[in-house]
Amino acid sequence: MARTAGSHAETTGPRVRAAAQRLIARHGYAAVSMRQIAAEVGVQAGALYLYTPDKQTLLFDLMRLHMEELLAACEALPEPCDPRAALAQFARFHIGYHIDRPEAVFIAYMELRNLSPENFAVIEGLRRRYEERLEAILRAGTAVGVFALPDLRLATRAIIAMLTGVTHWFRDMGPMGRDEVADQYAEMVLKTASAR
Amino acid sequence: MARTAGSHAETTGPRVRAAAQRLIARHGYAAVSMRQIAAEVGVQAGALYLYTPDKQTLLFDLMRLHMEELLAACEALPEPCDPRAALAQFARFHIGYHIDRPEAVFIAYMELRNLSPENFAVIEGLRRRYEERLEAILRAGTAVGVFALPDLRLATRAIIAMLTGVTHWFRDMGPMGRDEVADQYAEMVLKTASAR
DNA sequence: GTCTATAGTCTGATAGAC
DNA sequence: GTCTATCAGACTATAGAC
Repeated sequence: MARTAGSHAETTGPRVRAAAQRLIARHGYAAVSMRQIAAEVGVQAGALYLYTPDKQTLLFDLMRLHMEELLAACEALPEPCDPRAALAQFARFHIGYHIDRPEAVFIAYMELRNLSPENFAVIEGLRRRYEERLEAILRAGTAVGVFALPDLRLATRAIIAMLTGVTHWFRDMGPMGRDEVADQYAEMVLKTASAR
Repeated sequence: MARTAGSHAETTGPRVRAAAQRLIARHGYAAVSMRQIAAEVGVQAGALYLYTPDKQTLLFDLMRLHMEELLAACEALPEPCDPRAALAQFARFHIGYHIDRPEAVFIAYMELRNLSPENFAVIEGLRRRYEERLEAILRAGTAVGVFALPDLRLATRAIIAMLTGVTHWFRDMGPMGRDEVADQYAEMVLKTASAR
């Protein structure tokens, strides 16, 4: 992409976030300098401050945007009455969404401790809302005896952890396709929750 | 613990690693300075270099030590013939070991990207050996039809991810005891692997 | 074994020219 | 909107006194 002189207000902002996302996912927030981000975008360090008030806000915006989009996509799903169908759908959704956005996901799970307390509270609230979607499915299934889970909160966290782990290895495993991976995780999650 | 003058060769080394572990687990490797570690120990920054050649090696030693101890403890377990018993034992072991060492575990899983390539290869090899213990159990159970898992590698990773997730929340959940948590995870893992 | 002092480099962020 | 130049402070690591 050739660089041209003059104004880039509409394109540079997103390119700054894209570069920050790429670098932070690879090296971590604390290890990435504003100068590195600027170099990746192709501008000088000072120019970044036209698009973010500071480094902390840049990280926060990345995480907030990711969580809001995740939540919106999840809340837009149809809501099957059958708890097993709802759980399988959730698992497939989570796997697919996370496979497609490895960098955003990685940052959202790894950089929580680098958020200021106020920013952390916001992200944690969004995460809690997302987990509540799964917990509701598990609760409904347990109520009708299709699932058997003594502690819903523990089960929710365990299933989310299992599914999110896919981002750690998926890119490395060439032969296996998206759908095949999603199918296998969905099957395992169904077994995990089910009554014997 | 009162400080005394003179030699501390035998105690300061471990205290440096303990301080580094505490700080890195909380704030991340890149965000923690040698000065902070020194302050936590109660010495000047320069003195740290009597106990580690550099910051990178300090991180590497923490991770290597943790993985070697984990592996040794795992390999010292009895080996039940029944795959279900073996899997339940592995799950309980993993939960218990990780609950007791939240800082070391957190670092081992979060700071991989801050290792030099050579150090990364060593840690990755140790992790691979650990995962192989679980994979062998799943393989044995699948061979006799007790478990049903189309892809052993994927299942191994999924189960490890589910179990390791316990460190993210356990400390926050006062009322629930170690054994109760281990029981519930073991039960879920058994269901995850089992043939229907 | 620990200290002080310091080299040399990098950091986040700002000011002002264009 | 981007640049250059710069501030004040932090960083890792080393040298040499004690």
